[in-house]
Amino acid sequence: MKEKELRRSMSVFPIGTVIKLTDLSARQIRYYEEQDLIHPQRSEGNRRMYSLNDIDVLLEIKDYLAEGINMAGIKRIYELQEKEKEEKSRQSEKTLTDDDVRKILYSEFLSISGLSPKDKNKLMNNPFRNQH
DNA sequence: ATTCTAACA
DNA sequence: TGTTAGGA
Repeated sequence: MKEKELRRSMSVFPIGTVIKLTDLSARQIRYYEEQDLIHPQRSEGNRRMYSLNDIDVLLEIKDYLAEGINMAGIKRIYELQEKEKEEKSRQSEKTLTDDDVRKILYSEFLSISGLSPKDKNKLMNNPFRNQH
């Protein structure tokens, strides 16, 4: 399910297409970029190229606007989301760290027991059985 | 034909 | 936010 995110983040739409898809004006779309709500890439000719993710955000902004939320409020919403992502990123790192610790303990266990990885199934009480 | 930046009768 | 000028 990683391929999907990659496609959604590919910048392939010129602003004209985004205008038709979102019904927002070019002025508005560029302004929201200025507010760091979207980050379209630039083509060779300095033209903005938008991704599906950018379009999703623009549509969300359009909804917030319809609900009477101003730019300051919308910016806060996305600032909070970024802070939440940062925390999840840290948790992800800690999970990977725990996994690394397990691998280290495993290799140390093999080293101390004097066995090669191929001999692991010969052990009756190997705490690392079925984990690799 | 489209999009870009900058500026404002 | 709209609109327009002048360039790419």
